[in-house]
Amino acid sequence: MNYQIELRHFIYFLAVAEELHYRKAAEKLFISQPGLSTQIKQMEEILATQLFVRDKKKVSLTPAGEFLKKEVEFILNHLDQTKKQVKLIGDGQLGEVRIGFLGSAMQNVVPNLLLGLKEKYPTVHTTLEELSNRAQINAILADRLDLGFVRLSRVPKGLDVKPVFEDTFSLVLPEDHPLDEDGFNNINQVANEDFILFSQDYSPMYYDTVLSICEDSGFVPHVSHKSVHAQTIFKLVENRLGIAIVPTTLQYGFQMKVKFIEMKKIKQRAVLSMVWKTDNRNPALQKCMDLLMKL
Amino acid sequence: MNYQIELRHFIYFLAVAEELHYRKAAEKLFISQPGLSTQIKQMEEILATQLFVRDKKKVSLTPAGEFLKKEVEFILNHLDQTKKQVKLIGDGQLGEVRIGFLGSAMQNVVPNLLLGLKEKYPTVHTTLEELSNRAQINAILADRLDLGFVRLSRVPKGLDVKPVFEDTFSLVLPEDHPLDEDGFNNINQVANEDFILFSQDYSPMYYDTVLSICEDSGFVPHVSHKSVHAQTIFKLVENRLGIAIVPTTLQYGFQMKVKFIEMKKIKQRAVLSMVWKTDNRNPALQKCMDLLMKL
DNA sequence: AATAATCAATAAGTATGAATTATCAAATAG
DNA sequence: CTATTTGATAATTCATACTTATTGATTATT
Repeated sequence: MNYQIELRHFIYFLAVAEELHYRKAAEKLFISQPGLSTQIKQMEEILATQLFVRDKKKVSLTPAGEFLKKEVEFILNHLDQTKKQVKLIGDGQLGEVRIGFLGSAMQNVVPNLLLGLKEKYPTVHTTLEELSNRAQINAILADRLDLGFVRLSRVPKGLDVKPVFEDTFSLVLPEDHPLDEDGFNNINQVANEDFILFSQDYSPMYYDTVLSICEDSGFVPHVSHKSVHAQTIFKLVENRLGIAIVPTTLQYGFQMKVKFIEMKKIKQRAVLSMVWKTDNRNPALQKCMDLLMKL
Repeated sequence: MNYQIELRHFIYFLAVAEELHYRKAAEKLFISQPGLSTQIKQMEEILATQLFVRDKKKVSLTPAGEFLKKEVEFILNHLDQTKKQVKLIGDGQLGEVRIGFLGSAMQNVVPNLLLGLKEKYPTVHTTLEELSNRAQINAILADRLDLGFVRLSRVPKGLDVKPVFEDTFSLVLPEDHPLDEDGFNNINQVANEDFILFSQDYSPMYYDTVLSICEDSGFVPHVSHKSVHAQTIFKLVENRLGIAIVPTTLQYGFQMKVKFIEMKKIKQRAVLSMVWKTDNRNPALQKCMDLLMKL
């Protein structure tokens, strides 16, 4: 009766919480269903809290179980990371920083950071992953990521943000569009065109900012297409399906038949920020941060 | 050989890391020294990293062990905290109740509930949303809402209802209307006026009740406008576009140039009920309900 | 309505491995 | 040189996580 919680319990719990089905979860874990049942039951006894509701043919999480699921995900990820770090330190390496970034950050900030890291701390390993704003936030909260590069104004509690790069916005037009850099004065010159923008839920801050740019010029843009890939947006512009407004640095790194008109006069800026968990325990992240402060 | 790390390992490791002495650590853990030795050794094998240096009569931590010690302290503390929180959530002491309400419930019942909750269970958070009857029912069925305040006589299967507040109806007239509180006797005095009512599909029960009030006085009202907002209704009355019949408590909380005549004699009442899903498992909702029963 | 299928829980037995005791080898102290 | 202390082995015991077999409850099928 006086058992202790073990990691095994957590792993089993997570499987059931994900599958919401004992037999399937047991299969995934390569154990028998009765064994899984008793372990989960034992876990509930240890915690003196019901974690699952076994209703008519349906298994679901209680609020306590819902909470525990998030925590267990965090703990198991953190543990995984710790194991790797211990191994690296044991092998004389310093550690690993797991970095996530938006596609539009790949042009300047991230490469510079990587070069700097490689030079100053050659034993710090990095893993890189291109992820959406939201995916980065979730990964950082779950301790699957140490550092993210996002375009967000607000982040959940427990995370820190710091702007690292400000970019102007540019108008993206088909190459044969009548408007050019000299002729351009105000964005209301293209108020009647169709607009192609990054999706709202891919980058809400970008979306709001673009709308506010148009609003300042006194019109509401007609948005004909939304995308999560810069490449797609450029392709659509190229094929005259609309025009776009994107951060200026996106003009580098793509081979596209479109022209960029940088709108230096407008006050809005595309702000790239780095995000990390306030209480991140990765010592290698510190090295990383020190470097970024000097960039 | 293919063992898994378990929390037991961490607890043992921490004891040795603190005592730097196997026998003493074993004593502290109430296990035998050989058992401890093998477990630590196994741990080192799993992590493929040496954690302790056993030198002539001295046990000390390797850098990797030093790092792991900090992490294990963190993990075990975090785990302790998590266990406590899970228990609290399971006991309904911590958590969130998602409440929906009709605009007309904001005057008395809902504020009282919130005050009571805040006082008795300060750790229970609430989210509030003003929604129509139907929207609340749908949200509760879809588990986006825990508790609703509606004016309905019947609700779908699987939901429970309980009346929480009974209100008289009031006649709403323009300020300069010839009829006043003293002169008022029966609603058929205004039988020939235009009526402005809440929409039927916004609150069918309200609509039916108002019609039955008129029926009891022997006339069928001519309904000139319907609205879903009390504010709109009052504005229309103010501009002499008709008169209205609404729950009496709606006279508080709005700044309007209209006069209310409370019809105490008529038997119909505007009944506000709370609705919730019968098998809602949110423990915080239970606390909420207990409180409402006493109100 | 009867049957089959599917689910999680229970019961009983097995086997893995964490614990024990007993012992050892190495190092230090007296 | 012994006596004592250290952590590591060896052999054994025992707790318990796991297995298979089964049940009871519910749903789907005919």
